[in-house]
Amino acid sequence: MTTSTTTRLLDAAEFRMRRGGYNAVSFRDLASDTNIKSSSVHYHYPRKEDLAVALIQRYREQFFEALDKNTRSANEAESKLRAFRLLYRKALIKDGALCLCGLLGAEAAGLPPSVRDAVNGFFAANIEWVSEALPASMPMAERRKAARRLVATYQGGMMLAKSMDDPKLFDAIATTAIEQSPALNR
Amino acid sequence: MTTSTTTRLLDAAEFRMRRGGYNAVSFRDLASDTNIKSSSVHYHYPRKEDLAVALIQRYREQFFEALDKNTRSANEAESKLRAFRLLYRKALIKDGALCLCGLLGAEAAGLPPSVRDAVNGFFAANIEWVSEALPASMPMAERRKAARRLVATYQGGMMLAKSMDDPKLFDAIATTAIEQSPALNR
DNA sequence: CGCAATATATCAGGTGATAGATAGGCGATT
DNA sequence: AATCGCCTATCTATCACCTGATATATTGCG
Repeated sequence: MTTSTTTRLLDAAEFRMRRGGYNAVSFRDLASDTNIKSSSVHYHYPRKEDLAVALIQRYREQFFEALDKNTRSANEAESKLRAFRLLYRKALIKDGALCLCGLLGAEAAGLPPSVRDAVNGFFAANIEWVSEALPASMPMAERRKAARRLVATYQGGMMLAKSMDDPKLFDAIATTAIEQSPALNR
Repeated sequence: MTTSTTTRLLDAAEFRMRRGGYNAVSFRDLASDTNIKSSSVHYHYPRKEDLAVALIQRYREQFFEALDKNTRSANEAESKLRAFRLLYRKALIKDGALCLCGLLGAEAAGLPPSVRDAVNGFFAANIEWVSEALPASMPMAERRKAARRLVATYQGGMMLAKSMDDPKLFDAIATTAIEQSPALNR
C-alpha cells in the first residue's frame, strides 16, 4: 500500500518540528524528505501555517484516538490516568522527541495566531480529558486544578528529560506526580 | 550612566530569545536593536552560539543571585521554596516571557552542543538548589526526586500559562505544587 | 603609535512564496 | 471508440529577502 503525499508530508513535518520547532521545518526539507519539489509542497499546503495547523490537528486526533482506545475498558481513575501517562511516555521514549504542542507552546509568542490557537486547543482538550478522568467524588474545581498541574508536570518533565538526555527522568517525575494526585490518595 | 554594548546586546538577545527561541534571534535584529551594525555584533560574539552561551551564563548568574538574595534570611524549607516559586513567577509575569532555558530546552535537539550544555547546567543547578532547600530530615534520594518534579511542574506551568495567555494559570499550578511537596505536609 | 570598537561591502546559501508549464487520469460528448 | 475538457498533481524557474559569517577599512581614544 502506498502512503498519500499529504501523509508523508505531515510525517516528515512532525519528525522535524518535534525536534527543532516551527522554524526548523522548511518547505525544501519536506520536499526532499518526500521526493517532490518544494513548489509541490505549497500545492498541498499553500502557507506554512496551513501545514502546521493541519499537523497539529492530526496530532491531536491521533493522540485522543489512542487515549480512547487505551481506556476503553478502564473504569477507575487510576487506570485512566496511567494510560494518559503512558501515552506521554510513549511520545517521548518511542518517538524520541518532545510533544509537538509542548515545543510549539514554548514558541507560541512567535507563531501565527492560527497555529497558536491549534496548540491551545490541544492543551485545553488534555486538561478537559484529565478533569473527566478524575473521580466524580472530587469537586470539579479541584479536578480542573489537578488536571492543569498534571499536564504541566508531564510537559515540563518531557522537556527536562529530552533536554538533559535522560529518559528515566520523565518516569521519575511523572510516576511521582500521579501518585501525588490528591484524588488518588484516599 | 551608559550601558555597555555587550549588556545591551544580551538584553536584546534575551528579549527576543525568550519569546521566539534560538532561531528568532538574528545578528541584524540585534544590530538594529542596539544601533550598531551586524558585523559589530560579530566583533563581540563571533558566532551565534557564543552569544547564546554568554546569554545563558548571565541568565543563570542573575537567577541565582536573586535567589540567594531573597533567601538570605530564610531558614525554613517552606520560605525558601516560596522564594523559588516567586522568582519563576516574576520571570513569567514581570518579564512577560518564558524562562530562557525552558524555551531553549524544548528546542535542545536542534541546538549547538555548547548551548545545550549551558541550558542543562541551568537545570542541574535548579534541581540541586531545590534539593538543598528541602528539609534535611528527608532522605536525599527523595529530595532529588521532589526537586526534579517541582522544576518540571514550574517549567511546564510557565509554558502552559504563556501559551494559553493566562498568567493566573501558573499560580494555580505552582501554588498547588508547592503545597503538595511531600516534605511540607508534616 | 596601538588598540578597541565600529563601519562598509560582500559572500554563499537558505527562506517562504508565486507564476506558469506539463503530464496523466477520468468522465462526458461526439 | 475516439476525442475533448477539466482536474489533480507535479514540475521548472524565479522572486525578494533574510541568514550567519568574513575580509577589510575607518574611527577615536589613551
